[in-house]
Amino acid sequence: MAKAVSLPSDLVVAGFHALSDPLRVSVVELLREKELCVCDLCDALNVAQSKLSFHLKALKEANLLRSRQEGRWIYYSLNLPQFVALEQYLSEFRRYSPMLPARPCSNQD
Amino acid sequence: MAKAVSLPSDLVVAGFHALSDPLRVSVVELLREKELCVCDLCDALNVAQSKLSFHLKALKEANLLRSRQEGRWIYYSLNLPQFVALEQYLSEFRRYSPMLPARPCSNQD
DNA sequence: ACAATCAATCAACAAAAGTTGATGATATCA
DNA sequence: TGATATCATCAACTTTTGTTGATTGATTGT
Repeated sequence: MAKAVSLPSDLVVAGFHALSDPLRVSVVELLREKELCVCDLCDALNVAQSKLSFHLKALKEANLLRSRQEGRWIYYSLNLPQFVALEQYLSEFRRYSPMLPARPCSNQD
Repeated sequence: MAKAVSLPSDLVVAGFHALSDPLRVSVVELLREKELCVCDLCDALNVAQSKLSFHLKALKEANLLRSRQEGRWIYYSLNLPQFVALEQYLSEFRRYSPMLPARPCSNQD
């Protein structure tokens, strides 16, 4: 039989790391609405371009962001399948673990 | 109208941070099966007790672990609701973002 | 009370991550 | 071609995180 516990890939760990910084989380929150170029993000977050570049790299290496070039702008957007991958990794804890999480029971009086 | 984007709580960011280290991930993988005391974890992971204590603290402060004392042992176990909280934070990216993740289409020829 | 076990904490150190300002690369426009 | 704008990269530095070995506190058994 197959092993029950799926070890997380490096990408999953890198994804959690990428989401462990408030500024990077702010970036993905902004990108939820629409894709943005680096200078848009700089303005919105009021941080230096070099600093942002550093954090965008972390997010991109974790496969959470995509980028495309248009003229001299580089637009960043969410790579949703990787968010789903992280979500699914977490969901397995619910599936196989003995304890169930507290659930709001709509049948309760 | 309510704001569409829910900013993650500090606990969520702390949770991602806690899961951003391979050793800490190994700990939660082990605890999926059953609760374990520190010395069990030390043996299983072959790391110094002091080192493990450091990482257990990070996981516990992120509310991902619970602990209870029994005699001179301290048993750690998963706090599943917090895993669910992280999962739900990630799931909102799917809900509100314009792009949908690639899905296997069963209607396709 | 004493010795032994388990685990948290501490201080000193090592390693990794983040910041800053400058430079370099590429694309656009005049 | 030359000037400008956007963004990545780099080196030097600061801050945070992780490691190690020792100590401390608490619990158990003798």
